[in-house]
Amino acid sequence: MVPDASQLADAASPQPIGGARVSIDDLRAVCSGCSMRELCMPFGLDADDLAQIDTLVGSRQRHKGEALYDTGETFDALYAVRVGSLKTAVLAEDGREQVTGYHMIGDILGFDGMATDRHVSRAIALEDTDVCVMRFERLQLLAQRVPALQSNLRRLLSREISRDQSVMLLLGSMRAEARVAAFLLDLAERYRRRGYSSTQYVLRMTGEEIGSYLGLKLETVSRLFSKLQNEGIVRVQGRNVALLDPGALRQLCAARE
Amino acid sequence: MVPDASQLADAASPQPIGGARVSIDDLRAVCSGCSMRELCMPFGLDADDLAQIDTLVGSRQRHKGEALYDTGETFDALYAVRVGSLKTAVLAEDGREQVTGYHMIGDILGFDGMATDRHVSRAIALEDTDVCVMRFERLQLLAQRVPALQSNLRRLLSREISRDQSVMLLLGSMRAEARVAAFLLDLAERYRRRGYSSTQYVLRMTGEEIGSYLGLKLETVSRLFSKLQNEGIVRVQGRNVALLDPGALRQLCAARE
DNA sequence: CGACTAGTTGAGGCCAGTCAATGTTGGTGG
DNA sequence: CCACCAACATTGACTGGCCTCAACTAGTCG
Repeated sequence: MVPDASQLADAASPQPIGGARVSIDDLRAVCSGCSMRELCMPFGLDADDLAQIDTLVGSRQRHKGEALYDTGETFDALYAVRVGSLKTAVLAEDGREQVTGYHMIGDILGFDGMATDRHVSRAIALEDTDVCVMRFERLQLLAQRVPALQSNLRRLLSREISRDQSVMLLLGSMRAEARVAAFLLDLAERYRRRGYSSTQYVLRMTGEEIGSYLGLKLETVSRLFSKLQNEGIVRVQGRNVALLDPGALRQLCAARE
Repeated sequence: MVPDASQLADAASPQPIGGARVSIDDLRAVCSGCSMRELCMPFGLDADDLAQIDTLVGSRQRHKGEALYDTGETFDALYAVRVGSLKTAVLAEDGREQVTGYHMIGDILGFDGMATDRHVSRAIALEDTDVCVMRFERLQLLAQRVPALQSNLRRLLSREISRDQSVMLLLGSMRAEARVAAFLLDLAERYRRRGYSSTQYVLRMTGEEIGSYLGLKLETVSRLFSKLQNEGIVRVQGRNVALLDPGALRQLCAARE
């Protein structure tokens, strides 16, 4: 698990960027050997395409609480989560933040900066986190030669849009309890797709962050967790969540709308 | 207003699609002569690029209340609003709809279908509306040869994402009055950018639709319009809105967050 | 151990939802 | 042109869900 520093001389390795810490992981950010590549680049890339992508993928690490990118910063790369998790958030004028997303292993983020070349949101590591860095300029050049990559990029962008629209549906028309239920089920489904348990996982966001994401106050989130626990639908111990009755959660999502 | 059917034989004209009505406008959907092209395709396209785009742009018309596309339908085109306006909405399981966007002249819509090849939202004409139809397959092929078009497409997708994130901020953290104020200012700004008055415009959505968009009930929207009117900040007569004191609206947006 | 952060729970208030009655507008056909 | 109808908007009274404020607990890290 610990790096062999001599490998840093490897000429094929992409440059570490900015002031980020460097480790052996920088040298292993190769999509062709990555177990998560089906998540990042799901469609139609053959081994040859992947080998080309390898040449442009770097790596970066962030400790808990550190920003991967911040509002207003120049957009120059997309990021894929390799280890850990992050939240994204936008800022109101008064500095308060609205959490807009939770990103786990295999998720790609950074798309928000493509329109204006500056990020309009920020991404903060929720735990110690490694990301693959794909310099956008190089990605763009490569995509011109690899149509499957081009098409994947578009799909990822569009997926982001449909995801945002579901959140709008949640924020605009669901009651607090339904929002919490939908949140728990969404996480379950995303863990399931990644091969983890869909009935037992660890929350990485604080109650306040979950509240911000769901348009609720932290006290409300806490109360609803307690309520769901009393009803035997979930078990919450600290940040460990167990979904005891996913069916009941699904009913809550639909109820009373 | 009624077409000269003989011109339908024009070989250069794109095929009308599906059961849409056909008119002379089908033959005039050429970007190179369109006053709105800076909105649709804002960056770096020269006359030659535009001429190529012309070859793939068709046209479609919808009467008030008709769907341009519906949830679940196959995604095969992007649309640019030439005349009129539309709302987009996603559906909850029970059939109720959450309005996710309001689209006016020069806006491009349809991006939500790119991820899965099926639309996850629907687009409904709010008045009699003409749109340019850009078949996605052909757009994609052309984009491979015209990097500026590729780049514009990405920017438009990304812009959609940042737009959705502002809506999430609005829904997640603003009070009802602030939501209404932000809504009115957003429309003002968008009309301004299109060369229309930013202090006087016509609302095309009903109170219920505005409420759905803002996560409020129609009664609440109505009450707040009345309140703003009593305070001398706006004047609302039917669907005609006049912003008498935009500064006060801006203050309301920021207040109490 | 003390300071700090995060979570839990209660009491009370207020904002927005709900229900209901009435007014207004716009389209249609006699 | 006007009568009619349906859709939309307005306003009031009341309710209730979520927020606010606050006190307390548990866990963490120097």
